[in-house]
Amino acid sequence: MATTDKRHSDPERAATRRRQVLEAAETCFARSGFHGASMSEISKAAGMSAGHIYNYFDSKDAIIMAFVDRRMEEVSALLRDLGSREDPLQSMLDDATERVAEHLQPAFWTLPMEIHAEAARNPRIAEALHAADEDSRGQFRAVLKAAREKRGLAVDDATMDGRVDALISLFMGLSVRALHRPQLELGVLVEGVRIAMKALLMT
Amino acid sequence: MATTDKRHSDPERAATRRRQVLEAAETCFARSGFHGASMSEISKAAGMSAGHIYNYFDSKDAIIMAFVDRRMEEVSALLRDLGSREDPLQSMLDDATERVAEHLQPAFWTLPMEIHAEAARNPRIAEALHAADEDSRGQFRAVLKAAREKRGLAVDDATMDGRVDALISLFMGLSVRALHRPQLELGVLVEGVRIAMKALLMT
Amino acid sequence: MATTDKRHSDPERAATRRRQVLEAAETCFARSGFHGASMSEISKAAGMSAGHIYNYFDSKDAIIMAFVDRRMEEVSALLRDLGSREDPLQSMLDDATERVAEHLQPAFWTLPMEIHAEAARNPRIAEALHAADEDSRGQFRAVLKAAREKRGLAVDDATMDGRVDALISLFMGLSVRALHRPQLELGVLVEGVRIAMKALLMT
Amino acid sequence: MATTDKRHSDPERAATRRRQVLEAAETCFARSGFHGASMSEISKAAGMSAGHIYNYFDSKDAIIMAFVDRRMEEVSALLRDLGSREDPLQSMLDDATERVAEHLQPAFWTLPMEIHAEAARNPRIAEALHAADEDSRGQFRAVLKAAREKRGLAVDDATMDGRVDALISLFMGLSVRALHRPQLELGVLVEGVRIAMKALLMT
DNA sequence: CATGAATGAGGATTCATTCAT
DNA sequence: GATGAATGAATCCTCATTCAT
Repeated sequence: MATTDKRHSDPERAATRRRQVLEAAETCFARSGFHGASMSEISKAAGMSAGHIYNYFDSKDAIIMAFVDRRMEEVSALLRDLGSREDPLQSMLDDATERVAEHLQPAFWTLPMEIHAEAARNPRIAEALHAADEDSRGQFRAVLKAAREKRGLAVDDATMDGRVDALISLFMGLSVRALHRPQLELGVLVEGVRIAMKALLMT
Repeated sequence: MATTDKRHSDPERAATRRRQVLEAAETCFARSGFHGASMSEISKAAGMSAGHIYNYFDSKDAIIMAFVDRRMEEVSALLRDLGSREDPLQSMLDDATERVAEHLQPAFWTLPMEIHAEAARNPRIAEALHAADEDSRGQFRAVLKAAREKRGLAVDDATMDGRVDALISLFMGLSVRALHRPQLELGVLVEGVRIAMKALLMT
Repeated sequence: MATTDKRHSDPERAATRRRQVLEAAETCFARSGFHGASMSEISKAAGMSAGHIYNYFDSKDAIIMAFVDRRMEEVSALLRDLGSREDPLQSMLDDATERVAEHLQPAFWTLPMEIHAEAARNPRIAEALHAADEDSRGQFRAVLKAAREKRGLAVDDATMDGRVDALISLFMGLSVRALHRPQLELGVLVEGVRIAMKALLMT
Repeated sequence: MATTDKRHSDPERAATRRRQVLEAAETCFARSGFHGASMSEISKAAGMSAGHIYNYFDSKDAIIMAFVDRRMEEVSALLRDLGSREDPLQSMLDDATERVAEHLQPAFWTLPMEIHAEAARNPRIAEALHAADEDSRGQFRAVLKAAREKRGLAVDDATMDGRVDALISLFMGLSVRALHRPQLELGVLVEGVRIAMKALLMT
C-alpha cells in the first residue's frame, strides 16, 4: 500500500484529502518534476500544511507511488472498456484518430515521462509499473485473442504476444515522437498508424 | 550557448576539460538522474574539483543542457548514417533484430528517458530535441523517399511523413515497452515489429 | 504546580486520568527518553487522544515535571521504609546482595539516568530532586544515628553526614557502573561493597 | 571511526576545525542536552555554517560519538598518570580531597549524565562506553595489583575485581549525589570516602 | 589553472500544540 | 469530556555555488 495505515475517524474525509493531495501533486509534478516539486509546493497547491500531508502519505515517495498506482488504474479501466466493445478490433481502427490525437497532447504525456525516468532509477516504481503492465497487458491480449478468433485469424500465443507488444510500443512511442516534433500533423500520422495497426491486428 | 564565455588561454585544453565533464556527467546522470546527480559526484567522476567545473560551465543546468546537446548530435549522426545505406529499406528489415534488441537495453534508454522528462518541463531542452529531430528526420525521409522511388512505390510527401513518424514512434516506444516489461521476448517481438515495418515501408 | 489549574467537574476522574498519563509516560520515557518520546506515543500508551492530555497537563514539560515528582515521592517512600527496620544496620548488610543486584538492572536505572540528565540542565527538575533527597536523607540519617547509638558507636552529626553520603554515593554509583560494564559479576562486587559498608557503618 | 573519512588537503586545519566543533558541542550539549542542542546552535558556537560541520562529521550522532570518545580518552590519560606514581595507593588517599571535590562540580558531571542517559537508549553509545571502560578498568586493576603486591596485600583477581568496581562506583556515585544535594559538605564527605577507600584498598 | 573550504538556502520530515466538532 | 484534524515552527541534512589561496 502506498498510503499510511493510520486510522482516520472519518474515512470519507480522509479519502477526499488524499485525493486533494494527489491532484495537487499532479499539477506540481507536471510543472517541476517529481524531484523539482517540493512538499511545501504541493502542500500549498493542496490547500493544507506540509506537515498534514504526512497524515495521509508516509513520505514523498509514497505520494509518487500512489500517483503511479492511480495512473495505472486509469489505463486498466480504459482497457476494460475496450474489451467490452462489440468488435474491439474495428473499434480500435475507428477510434485511431482520437487515440493518436490524445497521445500527442503534452498534458497526456508529461507525467508518464516523469514516471518513466523515475522508474529507470527507482526500483519500487519500476516494480509498480511491471505489476500494472502485467495486468493490463493480460487483459489486452485476451481481448485481442477473442476478437481475432471471431474473425478466424490465427491466435497462437507467441504471435499474439509479439503483435500486442509492437502495437503498444507504437502508441507509447507516439508521445515520445510528439515531444520531439510538436508540429506533427495528425492526419497523415494517423494514416501511418492505421497501416501498422491493420497489419498487426488483422493479418 | 550553454558553456561559459570565460576566455581560456588554451582553448584546446578547455575543450578537453569540457568533454571530460560531459563524459563524467553521462555516467552520473545515468546512475542518478539529472537532479539526483550532485555536482560533487560529477566532479569526482570528471577527476577535477567541483569548483573548477564552474570555469567551464555556468551552472549545473548548463551542464545538463550541453550534455543533451551533445547527445542529440550523436543521435543525429547515427540516424544520418542509417539513411546513407545502399538499400536502406532492406537494410532496416535485415537489421531489425539487432535494432530492436538494442532498444530493449536499459543502458540504451536510461538517459533518453531522463532527457524526455526534462524536456517535458524545460523548454530549452525541448528546443534542443526539436532541432536535432528536424535535422535527422529530414535526412531520413529523403533516404526513404529515394529508396521507395527506386521500387516504384508512392512517394508523395504527406504519405511519407506519416509513415516515417509512425515508424520512428514504434522504435521509440520499444524502450518504453521494455521499461514496463523487462522480460519481453525478443523473437516474437521482432516478428511483430517486422510486420509493421513491412506495412509501413513497402506498401 | 505542574498540572493545569483547569477546573474538572469530576476531580476524582481527573486524578485517574492524570495517573494514566504518568504511567504511560513511564513506559515511553524508559523506552525513548524524555525528549525521544512523542506526545502521540504517550497518548497512545495512555489510551487517550493527544489533544486530551492537554486538559490535564499544560505541556509536555509539565508531564516530565509531574512524572519526576511522582518518581521522587516513590523513592522517598522506599528509603523511609528502609530506615524503619528493626536493626537497620544489620538489615542493610544482610540484604546487600539483593540491593546491589537491584541497582545493576537496567530496568532499575534507565529512568533515573534520564532524570539526572534532565536535572543537570533543568533547575525545576533539580529542585524536585533536592527536595526529595532532603526528605529521605534526613530520615535515613536519623535511623542510622539511633542504630549506631545502640551499638555504642560515635554519632556526632558531621561524621554521620559524611558516611551517609558516601554510602548513598556508593549505591548510586553501582548503576552507573553497570551501565559501563554490563557483565559485572555480582558475587565479588557484593563482597567489595560489603567491605565498604562495614567500614562506613560499623566503625 | 566517529569522524568522516573525507580527505582534507590540510589535515592540521581539519583537526582544528573538528576540535572547534567538539568544543562548541560541549558547550551546547551541556546547556541543552544532546537532543535539545540543534546543529544550528552548535554551528553558531563553532563559528562555522551548519552545512560545513558535515564536512567533518557524518551526522549529529557522529559528533556525540566523537565527543564520548574524547571524554573516554581523558579518563584513560588520568589513569595512566595514576599508574605512573611512586605509590599509587597512598597517592589516591592523599589526593582524595581534590578528586572528590572535582566529582562534585556540575561542570564535571553535566556531560557525563547526558552521556549516560544517551547510552541507556543508544546502543552505539553504550558500546563505546563498554569498550572504553574495559580499557581503563584493565589499567586501573593492574595499577592496583602492583601497588598491593608491593605492600604484601592479597591480590587474587576476583577480590581485586570486586573492590575496583566498588571503588569506581563510589566515585561515580559522588556526582549523582552532588546532583541531589548541592550543599554537600566536602570535608566530612571526604572523610567518609577515605574510610571506604582505606577499607577497599588497604585491607 | 586548480583546489576544496565555506556558505546559505532549501529539502523532507517530525512534533508539540490548538481547536472545531 | 474527548477526539483527531490541522498547523507551523523547528530539525537534520544536502547541495549548488563562490572565493581565497
